[in-house]
Amino acid sequence: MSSVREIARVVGVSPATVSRVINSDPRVAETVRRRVLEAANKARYVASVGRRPTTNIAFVYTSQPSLGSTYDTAILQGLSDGIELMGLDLVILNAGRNRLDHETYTQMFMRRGVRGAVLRATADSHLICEQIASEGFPSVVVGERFANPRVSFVHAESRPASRTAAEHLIDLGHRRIAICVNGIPDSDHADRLAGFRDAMKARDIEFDDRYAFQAWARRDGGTQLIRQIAAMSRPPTAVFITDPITAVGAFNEARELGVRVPEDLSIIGFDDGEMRYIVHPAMTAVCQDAVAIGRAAFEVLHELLDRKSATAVPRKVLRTWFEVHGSTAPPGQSATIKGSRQTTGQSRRKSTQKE
Amino acid sequence: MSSVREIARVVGVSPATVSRVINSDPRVAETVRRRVLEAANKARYVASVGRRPTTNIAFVYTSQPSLGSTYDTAILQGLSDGIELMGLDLVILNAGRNRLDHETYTQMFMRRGVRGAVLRATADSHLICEQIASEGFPSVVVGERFANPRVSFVHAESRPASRTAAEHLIDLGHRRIAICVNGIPDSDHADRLAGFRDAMKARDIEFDDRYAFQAWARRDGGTQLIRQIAAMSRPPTAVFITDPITAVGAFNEARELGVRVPEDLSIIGFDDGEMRYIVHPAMTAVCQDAVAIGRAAFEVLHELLDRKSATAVPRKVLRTWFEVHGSTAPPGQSATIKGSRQTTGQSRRKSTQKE
DNA sequence: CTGAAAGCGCTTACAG
DNA sequence: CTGAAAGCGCTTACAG
Repeated sequence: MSSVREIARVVGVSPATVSRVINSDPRVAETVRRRVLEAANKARYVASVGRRPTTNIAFVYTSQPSLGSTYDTAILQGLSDGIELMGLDLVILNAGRNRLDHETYTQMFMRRGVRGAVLRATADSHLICEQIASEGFPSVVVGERFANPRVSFVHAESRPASRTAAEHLIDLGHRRIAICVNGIPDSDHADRLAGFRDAMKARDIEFDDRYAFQAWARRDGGTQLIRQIAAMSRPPTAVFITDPITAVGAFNEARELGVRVPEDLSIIGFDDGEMRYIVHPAMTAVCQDAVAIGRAAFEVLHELLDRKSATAVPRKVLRTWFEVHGSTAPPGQSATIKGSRQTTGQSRRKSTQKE
Repeated sequence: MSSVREIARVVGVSPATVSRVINSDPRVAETVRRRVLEAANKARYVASVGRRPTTNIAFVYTSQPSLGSTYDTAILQGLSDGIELMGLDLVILNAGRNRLDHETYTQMFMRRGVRGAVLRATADSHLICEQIASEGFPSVVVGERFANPRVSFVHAESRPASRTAAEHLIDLGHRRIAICVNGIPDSDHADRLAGFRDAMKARDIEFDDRYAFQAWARRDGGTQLIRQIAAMSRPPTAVFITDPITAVGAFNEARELGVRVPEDLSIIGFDDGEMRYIVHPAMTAVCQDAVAIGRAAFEVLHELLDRKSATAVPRKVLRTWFEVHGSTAPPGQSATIKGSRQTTGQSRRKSTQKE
């Protein structure tokens, strides 16, 4: 177990200076501070209560917190198992709100007795994640993947399954196919878009840019999407919606407007829990196991904490898969659906699987 | 800020003994241990890193964790705001898994630098909550209410709104009305049942015990419920389902069996987030604001931490309310619904509100 | 089972 | 901005 004294010795300063750095005391020269933090991270320093080291593992929001989302709660579930098994504690932090001015992320973590962090990222927090990784603080990102070789992450590869999903629509006879990705861009959604384009290209279908939509990852994002689609003169006959709650919102609004799913509009959603079973008809979807992502994130972090010096950056790639349920069917005959409020028949396509 | 030394002085033992107690060292006499812990709680002792006190607030599962539920994630959201504002940290703990043998709950918390705890309770963890309260550790319960005057809790009163809900069904003309409560009994569900019975009694409707159901707070709990109802020779024309996810499961299975909602079966659900908008038709429901419960829980805990000695036990009662949406209507004519798979018409009742 | 003493780990005036 | 020194808070052999 490394101590302030040991780090002081390594860096060639006094223990007092190391302590000041860890406690974000501003009266330390920039260069000294950097060297101390680097040494502290290298030695996997953790503060002690008396002679007992602190044991916090943090789940960290690097941008807007989204604690209520199915993805985030599943990640927490996945994390907590391993954390408890190792006798560690799970702390939830908000990097934006908890960091003091002129404080590095490492300082923010060390002040709180945090040993390692699982970073919940979105596209607009790439820099923060890279910053934390470059400081050398033990961390692993979920929700984004990185080209930067210093950043450790867990990623669910959704491009191939998204391609399969789009091909499923093409095979059903659809040609006017829309895609709707998240309003906040991130690499996961970019992958799903890429898989979609792969399919279109492979099957030689020209993609009409008017069929590319963006929506917020909220119910009303789906509402807006369906309203836009319903207002089109040549609406798509199918849409791939790359977020669970947006897809659910789209289901609701389709009903509201009398757009039948799947007869008037086939919908492929994305699911990381069991949202696909909550809507009716059950949702054909690209699926990932978010609990497994959380579990993998802890494994990666644990590996990082175990080794004394940073050698190779551990990463883990999980798979996503495509499930056909009742929300996709061959394109129907209805030429215009705008404003029409026909009887919603029970003529739903059979689900191919249940549970 | 109280220290081991100070507590030692108060109790009349050495600091070493206090330290042993806090670290769950078994070599301390039972009576001494009790006195030390009592004094430590009274003094609101928290461990320090050097001269800095630790700052953890714990969200504690006292029985089965249910991190994924809408209720729990909303509570966490509500808690985290206040916690961050006060510069504290939110830790998630599992009382069952983290406690060592022969350790009191206070010891478990103090070992981890926890200042106060929000206890997530169910009916079968009443004793644990009362135990923690009787130890004098700063705690507030959510999810249950208590007769025990030592226990502090935040409670959403659902009896009156549940009565209103049942009266709504009676006013629509329903007489064969069922209720389905949680498989794990708790005081919230008991209240909803009581409110239901209040209405039946006030309107002089005899309640048929065959219309009293229990189900797990999972989708398939709702599935089982609807199957049982569909198999009855004289099925109810309406059901009040006191849990969000069970209600959603019931919606799904009703579709699956061709039981039309609300024509064949009116459903009143319970909602603590926005589940009622995700199903179709939108769900008439008794509603509570679970985020507000989390916020209130932190306020109560903060009050407990602030005062040096335990005087009156702070409690807070929030309201629930009843919202009419599309899943309730006058009873239909269909005599038997078993196995029938009729066209599901668009004839849904208008929602009275949206958002 | 307990305390006196040693001592670790960290922080903080104080001095420069 | 930094260190030497004082000292707080806690823990842990050691002795009984």
